Amino acid sequence: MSERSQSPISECNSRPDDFSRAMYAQALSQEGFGGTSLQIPHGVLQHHSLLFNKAAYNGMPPTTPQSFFPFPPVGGDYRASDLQAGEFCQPKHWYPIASEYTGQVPALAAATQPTNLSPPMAETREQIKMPEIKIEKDVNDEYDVKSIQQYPNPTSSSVAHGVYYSTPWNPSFWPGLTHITASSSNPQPVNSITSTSSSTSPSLSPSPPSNGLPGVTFFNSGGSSQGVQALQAQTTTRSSGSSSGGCSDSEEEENLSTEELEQFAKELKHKRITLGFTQADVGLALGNLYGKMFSQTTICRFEALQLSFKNMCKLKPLLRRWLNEAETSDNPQDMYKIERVFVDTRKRKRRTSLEGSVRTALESYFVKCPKPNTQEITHIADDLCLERDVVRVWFCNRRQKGKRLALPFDECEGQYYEQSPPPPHMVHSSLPGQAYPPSSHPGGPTFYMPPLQRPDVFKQSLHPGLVGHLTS
DNA sequence: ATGCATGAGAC
DNA sequence: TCTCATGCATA
Repeated sequence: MSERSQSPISECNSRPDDFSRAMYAQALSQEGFGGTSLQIPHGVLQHHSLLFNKAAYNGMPPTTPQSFFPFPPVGGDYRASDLQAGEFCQPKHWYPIASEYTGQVPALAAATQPTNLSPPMAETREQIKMPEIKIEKDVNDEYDVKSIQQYPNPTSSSVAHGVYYSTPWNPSFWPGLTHITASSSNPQPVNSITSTSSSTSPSLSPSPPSNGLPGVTFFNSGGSSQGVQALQAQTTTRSSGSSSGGCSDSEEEENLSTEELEQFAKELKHKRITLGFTQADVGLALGNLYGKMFSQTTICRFEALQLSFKNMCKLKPLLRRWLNEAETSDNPQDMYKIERVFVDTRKRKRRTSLEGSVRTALESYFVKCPKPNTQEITHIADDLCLERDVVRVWFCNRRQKGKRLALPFDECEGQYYEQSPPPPHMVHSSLPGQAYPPSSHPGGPTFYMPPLQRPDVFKQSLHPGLVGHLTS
C-alpha cells in the first residue's frame, strides 16, 4: 500500500463516462494492483494485445524503477516488446503479399505507367524522388513550418484545381455524404447519392465541389460491376429488407453487420492489391471520384478494421464504389492520374517522439487512471518532463486506441466505457501524501472495472471477426 | 502500420 | 475538455 500511496493518481476518479477495459481490470484485479508492488505484469498492459498475444507476453522481467516514476516499477520495456496494439487484429494472414503494397505514396508515380497491374510502383517518397520541402526536426522552432509537399504533376503543370489541402475544402460537402452510411448517426436514408455521373471513368479532376452541394453528384452510379454486385449482394443481406443489388448505400449500410464489414475489408484489400493500387492510391482515388480524399492511414485502418464501426460504415460505400470503378475500368490506372499538389501551409506541431521509458510510464499512469483530470495531467507532465499538452493528447490517443482495439465493431459500442461499479478492492481510498488531491468528481474515488475481466470472456465480447484476428 | 497531432462537434 | 475522425510523420 505504501507504494501505491505514492502514486499521484492512484486515486484517480472515474467519471460517469469513463471507460473501462477488460485488460486493465485483468491486470489490476488479477495482478495485484491493490498490492504493494503493483505487480502489473510485464508490459503493464500497455497493449490490450498483450492479453491475447501470449507469444509476446512472457518472461519479460520487470525493469527497474525510474526516477521520475512515482510508483513502482512496471514490467518490461514498452518498446522492447513493442507490441503494436493493432497487431492482433491485423488481417495480415489474408494475403502475405500485402506487406509489399502498403506504401504511402501518392499515386502519381503510377500515373505514367502504361499498366499498373504490376506492383512495382514506387512506394516511398524517396523512391519516386518527390521533392519535399520540410524543416528538419531539430530545428529550434517550436513548430515546423508545415511540410510543403509538392507533388509535381507528371502530366501537366500544377494548376489550381490540382491543389489539395489536407483538410476538406468544403466542410459542407462531406457531411452531405456521411448520411449515406453510418446508421447510428444518420437516420434518414439518402437516395440523393444516386449518381449522375455517366462515365465509368472517374473524373480526373480532383477539384473540389465548387457549389458546395452535398456531394450529390459525385458518385458514380455503381451498378457497373457484376463482380462487385456480387459483393454488394453479399453485403446486402440485411434484415431490414433493404435494397439488394442497388446502390442505395444509405439503406445498404444501414444494417451493416460486422461480418459484412470484415468481409468487405478483406475484399477491398485483396482486389486493391490485385489491381496494383496502394492504400494511398485508393485514398486519393476517393478524392477523385467522390470529392473526399483519404489518407493512406485511413485506408490502412479500414482494411485492418481499425476504425470504429460507425466510421467503417461511413467509408464502406465509398470504397465499394471505388472498387467498382477499379474493377470495371478499362484503365484502372486512370484512377491514378491525379493532379495533385499539396500545399499545406498550416503549422503543425512537431511530432513528439516519446522514449520507451516515458511510454511505459504513461502506460502505467493510464492503467491506473485512463482519464486523468487537469491536475493529474499536469502532474504527470511534470513527472515525465513532458508538455502538458503532450500528455493530454497522449491520453486522448491512448483512450481512442484502447477503444478502437477493444471494441472495433461492437455495436454496443460504449457499453464498456460506461461506469461499472468498482469492486471494493478497486476503490481507492484517499491516501495521505498523494500528489493528487481528492477528485472533484462527485462519485468519489473509484476505479473502473470493465464488465469482463477474463481475456477469454473478453474475446467473446468482441466481434467474431476480431476474435478471428485475435486467434488467427 | 502506427504514434502523435489536429480540429470539429458534443457535452 | 472530451470524443471522434482523420492525417502527417515515422518506426
